[in-house]
Amino acid sequence: MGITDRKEREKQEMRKLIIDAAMEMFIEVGYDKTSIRSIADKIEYSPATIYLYYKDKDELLYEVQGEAFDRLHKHFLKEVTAADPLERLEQLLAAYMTFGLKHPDLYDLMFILRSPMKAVEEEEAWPNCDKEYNFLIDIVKGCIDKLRFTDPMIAATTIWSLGHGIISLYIRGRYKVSKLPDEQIKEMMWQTAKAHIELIKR
Amino acid sequence: MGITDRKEREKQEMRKLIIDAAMEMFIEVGYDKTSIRSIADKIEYSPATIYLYYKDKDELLYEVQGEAFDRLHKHFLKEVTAADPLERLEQLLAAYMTFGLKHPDLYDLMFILRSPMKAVEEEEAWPNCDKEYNFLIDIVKGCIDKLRFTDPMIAATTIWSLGHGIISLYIRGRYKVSKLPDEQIKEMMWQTAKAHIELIKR
DNA sequence: TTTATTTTCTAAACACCGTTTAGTAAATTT
DNA sequence: AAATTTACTAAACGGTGTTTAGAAAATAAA
Repeated sequence: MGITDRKEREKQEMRKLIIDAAMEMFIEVGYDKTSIRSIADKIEYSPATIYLYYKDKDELLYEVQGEAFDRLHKHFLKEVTAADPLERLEQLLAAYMTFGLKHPDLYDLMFILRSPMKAVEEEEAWPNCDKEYNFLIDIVKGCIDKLRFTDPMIAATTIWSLGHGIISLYIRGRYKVSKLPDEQIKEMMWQTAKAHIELIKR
Repeated sequence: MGITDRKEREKQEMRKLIIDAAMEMFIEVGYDKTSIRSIADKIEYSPATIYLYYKDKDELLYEVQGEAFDRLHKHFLKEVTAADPLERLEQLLAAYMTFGLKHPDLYDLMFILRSPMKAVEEEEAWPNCDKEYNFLIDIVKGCIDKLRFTDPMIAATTIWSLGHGIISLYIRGRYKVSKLPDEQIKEMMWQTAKAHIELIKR
């Protein structure tokens, strides 16, 4: 049945059209200004049409999150180039942080916002992030003998949590409490990350 | 002028009435269900009245955040009891985490949500958090010679960032990527915190 | 080719939200 | 007792996510 195939293809193309528009708006005008209505406007369809392809906004955002993770992964592949696992770990943390600083709205969607996670609220998994999580775990395993940890999972969790803590506190303006000017705050963040890396080396 | 005094007093009482209602709703039904309209309902005034006492929702939330920080401070004073600064640091991190796990919606307001920070967006300060930040800094300074850091500020930033990273990744469901059941995730979080404390000791 | 059926789309409405405006009622001053 | 200031709210504005009922287009059947 050729027609059924084409219809299925067209359906997928429409879904792609929607999330691409959403992604573009996310980067250009930010999360707050990205509404179902504004996405519909951009692709020149009515808001109701979007609901023929996505059950609700959460589901749509989950798919956009997936795209954002693809971008993060490309960023990792570009930035994490060393052969030595310990060096790779340093590069990974740095790449994680630069991504967050460069695309705060995508970072929000990936690691802070509640909405996109409602799609996996029932499950004990989160496939969107699998690749990047394994990327981290593999690197840590590769140099676990050079780290002051016995369990790779704990080691990975400290690094991720610290990186996320630094970026999210900055993005949400909480380092203001230090009363430092923005540029000194950024410097402190990098020093903190560096200090942690030095700390975990055996 | 006695009447002016009473009027001023009544104005402050009304402001208190509003933020107390907001705080209660925050804890009982969560942020999402706490609207200006629902707060107005609770205190049996019209929504418009709230705008006679607060310029907008952000300003109101900033005040509720202040109350939340008072609660955090009381929690600290109750939990951080040791005399030894290093022990105090451990207790502080643990207290920070237990507060976040016990009151995720207040934690949101204090450390994650954008809205309340709009009140201090222009400034390079954040008075609501001053007391708790100094609490941390003072403890770190008290044991800096026993830590593998030279700068107390960097030491403090690692601890805060790690604690925040752990709690916020958990609250927003991101540790799901590990595919562990909830109870094992919690165990991992505590082990991660403990590992970090061991790591920073000289 | 014409009719019937299925699929695709949207206008309009619903129920919420934060916020403003215009006007009423109460308290205070003259 | 009248004039003025203060405290309050009903109603509206423009926004949100989402649903419904019906039109238009594409496909299948006659």
